[in-house]
Amino acid sequence: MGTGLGLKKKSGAVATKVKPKSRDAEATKARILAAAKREFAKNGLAGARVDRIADKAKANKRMIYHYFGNKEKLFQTVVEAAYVDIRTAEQKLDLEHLPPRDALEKLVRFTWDYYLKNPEFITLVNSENLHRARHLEKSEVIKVVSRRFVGMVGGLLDRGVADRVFRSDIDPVQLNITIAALGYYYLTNRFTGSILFERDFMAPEALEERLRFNMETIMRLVCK
Amino acid sequence: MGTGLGLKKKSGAVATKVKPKSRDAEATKARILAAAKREFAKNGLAGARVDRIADKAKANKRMIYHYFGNKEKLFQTVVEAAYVDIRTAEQKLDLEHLPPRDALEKLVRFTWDYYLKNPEFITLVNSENLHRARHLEKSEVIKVVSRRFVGMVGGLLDRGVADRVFRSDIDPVQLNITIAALGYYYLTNRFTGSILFERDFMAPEALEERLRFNMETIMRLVCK
Amino acid sequence: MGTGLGLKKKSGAVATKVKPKSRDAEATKARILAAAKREFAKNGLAGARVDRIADKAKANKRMIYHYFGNKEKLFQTVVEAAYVDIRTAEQKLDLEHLPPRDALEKLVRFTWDYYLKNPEFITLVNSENLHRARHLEKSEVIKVVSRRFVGMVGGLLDRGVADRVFRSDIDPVQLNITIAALGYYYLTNRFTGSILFERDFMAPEALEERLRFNMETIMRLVCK
Amino acid sequence: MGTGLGLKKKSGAVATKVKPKSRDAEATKARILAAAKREFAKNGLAGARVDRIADKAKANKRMIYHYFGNKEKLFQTVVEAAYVDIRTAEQKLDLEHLPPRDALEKLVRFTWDYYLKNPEFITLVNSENLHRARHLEKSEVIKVVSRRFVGMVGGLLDRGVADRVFRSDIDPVQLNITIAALGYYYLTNRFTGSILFERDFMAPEALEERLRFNMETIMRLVCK
DNA sequence: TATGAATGAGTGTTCATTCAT
DNA sequence: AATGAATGAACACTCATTCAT
Repeated sequence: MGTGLGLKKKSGAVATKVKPKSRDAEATKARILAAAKREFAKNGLAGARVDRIADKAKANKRMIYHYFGNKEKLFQTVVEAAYVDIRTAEQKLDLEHLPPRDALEKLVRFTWDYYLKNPEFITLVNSENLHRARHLEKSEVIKVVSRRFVGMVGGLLDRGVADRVFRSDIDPVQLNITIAALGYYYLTNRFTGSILFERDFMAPEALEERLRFNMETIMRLVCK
Repeated sequence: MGTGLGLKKKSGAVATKVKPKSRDAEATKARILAAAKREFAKNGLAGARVDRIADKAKANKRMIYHYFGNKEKLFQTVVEAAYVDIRTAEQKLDLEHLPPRDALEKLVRFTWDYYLKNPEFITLVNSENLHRARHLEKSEVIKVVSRRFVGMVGGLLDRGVADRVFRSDIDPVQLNITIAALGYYYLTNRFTGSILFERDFMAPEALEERLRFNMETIMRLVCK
Repeated sequence: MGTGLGLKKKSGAVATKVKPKSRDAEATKARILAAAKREFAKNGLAGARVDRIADKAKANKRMIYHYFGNKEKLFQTVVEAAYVDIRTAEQKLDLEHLPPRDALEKLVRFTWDYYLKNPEFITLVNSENLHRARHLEKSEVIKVVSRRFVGMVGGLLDRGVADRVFRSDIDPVQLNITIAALGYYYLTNRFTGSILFERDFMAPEALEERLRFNMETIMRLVCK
Repeated sequence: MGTGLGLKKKSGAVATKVKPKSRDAEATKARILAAAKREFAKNGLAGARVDRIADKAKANKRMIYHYFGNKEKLFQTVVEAAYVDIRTAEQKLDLEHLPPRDALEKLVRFTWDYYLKNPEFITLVNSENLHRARHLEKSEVIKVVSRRFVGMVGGLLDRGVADRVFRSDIDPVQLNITIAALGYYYLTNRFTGSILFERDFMAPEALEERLRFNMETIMRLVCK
């Protein structure tokens, strides 16, 4: 079946040659995947509609079943891809070549920005947890990229400790969780939050303030 | 229609008099509400089934429509009640009579414990945010209890500042969000988290460690 | 779930009282069952359409699923009922009170007539065998009524042997099969037969002639 | 479009020359036909899947449409071929050169064996009758081979009558039907039969016993 | 107050068939 | 001759909701 994650390979080259357009399998798969991501993010697994995905993807509903098996497997592919995407982006931060404090700040800021620019990521993760990670369980790639990520933060912490700028007893996993939590919670609960706290969570100043607050929280936690 | 929130009133008295259990309207409403809470928490709004709620509540499906109008209004009642519940529990903490640091610690611990013992609360909030807080919007009670809550934390911060144990520039709303975020994120994402980080998020030691970590994060943030 | 076979019990009494008509569950079940029998007989399990069954039964499609679970279970109920019906009719022949030869003739004639008047029976049995009797397997009633039937023919043979009119070495099961086969084959294959042998298999004289032929075949086989 | 029946012609010769197997039109047609026979026999016309036929035939689905027009025409070809096959085999029995009794026994045995070794034949015939012989109707070949077959049995009967070993009033068509019926019914209904009569219809001894019983039935019917 | 019966509009999925190469 | 891509109509089945008592 394939994970549907490695879509980019040769279709690009071919496309530049003859432009197969509507009969390009890889392109169709990619369109379906993109549409599915939006639909699942917006409505959850149960609330998503296969018809709407097909419409948005400008594909035939039948193609979804041809390429992805069924709604649930499509969801699984989407979730897996979402995780691979964020982990890939994190790897590109190139934190190794920055001083530890700068690197940590960069990571906090990146995490915040990523959630902000990819709101589907958060809802997809929420959906997957509603389903007790039943789909992610089946993924093998996920463990590979996760280990690399934890290793990256672990290395960063080690360097900070060596440089005597970070505390020595910080668990990289707990730190990862905390960095994610501070941004994730604010953004995923921005709707109820705006009501409960009677302020617009998405106003530019509010966003800036929150990032500042998160940054301070992390720095006070990690730095000596 | 009623909010369904004031269930406790007199139904006890009436029940002891004559009415058989199966004809006790308040009891039926309460059973439906409890069943609905579980069902919505487990499956989300779209994934929840009215039939299952009726079954679990040992009530006739028709009763749901009679008492709550429709599925969505039932969801709204459930979400509203969930918020009222946590805010009510928080008020009982009686933080005013504790030294600021102790009060803050108590609040952090309480928040963590509450999420842990009421996992439906978290999923309900996630669901409500998936629906852009469309249901909570209509609630009036929610604003009242929220204000009281923010006021409580604000007062606590003020006392800490006056005692010179807390920093003076902490926004009570940001602090609230942060306290919630640290526990909420860990628990709502415990399924994907357990896979990504290859450890059991719900193991007793893991829970303890996380609470310790959260406590330290908050204390380092707030205390001088 | 129930077999749906014992439909007649109380609904009759109630019906004579108030005529609940369209809200009589038993009546609805019976209508669905009758419509399903026709549809399955005409088109087989795969070719049958749930929509058509609902239409013919003047029932809502949803009711089919409510009462019978799904298409396959409905088919199972239909097949089971078909067998119970023929076995019940056979019991009413009262062969015990006839001289053996007369009783045997009556059984041959009955079998022929039953197939002729209940053409759905044959196609249902064919369908069930196409599916390797997967549905009948689950039925318990079937074994009971079948044993009674074999016993009846066995008793008849015994009486004939005692009277010295029947051969003594006839296996009642083989005889049953043979009686059935002679009529069944002719009728189930009447369409291809009419083409292959270029005669109208269903013309009254053709039917009479075939019954005569079958009768003679059996009598020559069984009688001394 | 062609009947698809005359496959053997020259394809062998062509294949030995140059053409690779995967480009041998006749071979592809033959593979499709064989696969279709199995699929239709197993699942009936409605239950058969064009995809499965293509898979089994290791052919492209498109080829089925290219060579046979559509699913129904493919079915028609299969059914026609099945009849031609059995009639062809019967002609090879060479009954004319055997004494009438021996010839009749040989025919009974052959019929039984053919059904036993070609179980698809029976299910195909059942399917075709479910569809009221709609497909066979269109075939011309069928009538030719059928006439020859009836003539063969007629001739056999005549010889038996002339030899004074057979009764003189047997209709060859009725005899044909009866010979077929005795084996056909037992085998087509072997699944329900095994349940109803609580014995394994396909056990070697059971098969032998049935053949013996059938033989006796026919002989007692036909012989003086 | 309570309930079993009934319904219409979906909802995921399948299928035979055609298109483009 | 052969193939992978694509499609629309249909299909089994589900669901929230209303009716009748």
